[in-house]
Amino acid sequence: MPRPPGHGPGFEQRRQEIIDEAARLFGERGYAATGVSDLCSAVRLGKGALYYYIGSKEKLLVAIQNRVLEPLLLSTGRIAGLDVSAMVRLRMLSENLLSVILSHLPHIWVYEHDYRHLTGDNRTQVVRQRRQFESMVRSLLQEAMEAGDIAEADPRLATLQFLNLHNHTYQWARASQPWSASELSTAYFRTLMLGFGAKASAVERAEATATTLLNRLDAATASPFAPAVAI
Amino acid sequence: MPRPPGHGPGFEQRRQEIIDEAARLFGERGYAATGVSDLCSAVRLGKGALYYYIGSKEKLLVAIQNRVLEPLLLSTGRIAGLDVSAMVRLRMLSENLLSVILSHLPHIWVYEHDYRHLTGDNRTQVVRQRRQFESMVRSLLQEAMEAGDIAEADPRLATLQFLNLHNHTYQWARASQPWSASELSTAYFRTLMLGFGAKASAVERAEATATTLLNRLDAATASPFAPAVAI
DNA sequence: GTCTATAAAAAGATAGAC
DNA sequence: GTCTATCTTTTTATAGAC
Repeated sequence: MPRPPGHGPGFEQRRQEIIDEAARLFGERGYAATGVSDLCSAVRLGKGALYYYIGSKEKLLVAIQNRVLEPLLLSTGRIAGLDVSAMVRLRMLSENLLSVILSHLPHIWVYEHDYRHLTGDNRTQVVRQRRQFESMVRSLLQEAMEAGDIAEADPRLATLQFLNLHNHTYQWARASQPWSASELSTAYFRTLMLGFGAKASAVERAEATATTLLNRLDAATASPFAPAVAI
Repeated sequence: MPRPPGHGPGFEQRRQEIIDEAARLFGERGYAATGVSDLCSAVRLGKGALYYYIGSKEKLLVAIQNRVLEPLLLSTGRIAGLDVSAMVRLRMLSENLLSVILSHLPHIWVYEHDYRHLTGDNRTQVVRQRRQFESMVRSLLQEAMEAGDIAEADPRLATLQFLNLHNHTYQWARASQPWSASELSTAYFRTLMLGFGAKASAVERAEATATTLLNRLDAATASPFAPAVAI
């Protein structure tokens, strides 16, 4: 997201710091209930200086959403395109999604609660990205059904269950938490696949393959997940 | 919730109408972003008249939460105390919860998003009620584990999965919807129980028993669910 | 880049007439 | 019970000095 010229070299970095601090505040008290003055105190800047960085309060909201949605769509798209079974890709997608959620809890909180405060194009675009993500999940579930790995059923309802289980995690997850993204993904994936009629042996095979692939990719520098995990 | 004396006979009814309209508005735009003036136009009252009914904006928020939480806790407690297997009670609890969610979407939206705007005692009490509900779910899951109906596992994580799956439904459910509470419950319950290692035959038996019991109770006038379903 | 001062609108809530 | 007018505070945002 390049900025118009006329800004110093430290501009973009300072701006990102402000966006993250805003996510923290908005996540805690809510977007509408958090004043620009609150943000000023938090980042130790006067109003003039703050507006120099953010433009407006709504642009800040857009920036918070994009900081999470763009990398998530990128990494999810890469996973969906891998040449492995749908089950394995679903397990990888699950862990990647949980990684993003757990590593950016405040942003996700804002994303889940305050996207309705976006107006016009800003809102349209976020809704479109949301749909894009959901349709990747649905396609994979449909593939798994066609492959016979899970039972044939309404793919829409299966998708909603997948999303419910993952996307509600932000409500109770904490920075200091007993479960890692990988552990949660193991549990969620197992519940969903067995619940959808997969054989226990198939679930375990997918789990093993996915874990191997994820470790291999984590080790590589240019990991497809790097943009998502280390935004 | 009896009111201090000095109010006319229509007071309580009008107040409830205002609370429901407030739930609709708060659910749509958010508690903090909805002005008392917005509510005035919606219910066609001046500020003076409105405050005569609501006392304050926060009392309104408390009323919205209680309108859903109190009947939910009541009906859930009754189900938890029934003399049938834990699996059957879980299936009944699931449908009852989904009934409340689907029949009071605006209230649930407010409950999920804005309970953080409650202060002091108001907040403490809502958090306590939330915990109370969760602990009933956890107890039933533990019972099902001890009965050998589902596999032994961390009951906390099982509870969180149960809650994720049900409680995120408000995010996409609409008044005009393809799935009823009963249909959603059938799907969710099946996914969770199979996912937790239950036998397909046991799930189907619990499903049949629970459905029979729910129908029988629906037919009765003094249904344990009446307070929750028809708040 | 950052500040202070200030504008202009809107917030929650109350007073007092009717 | 309901209204209008008003109080007080806070809101987002800008202007202009430094």
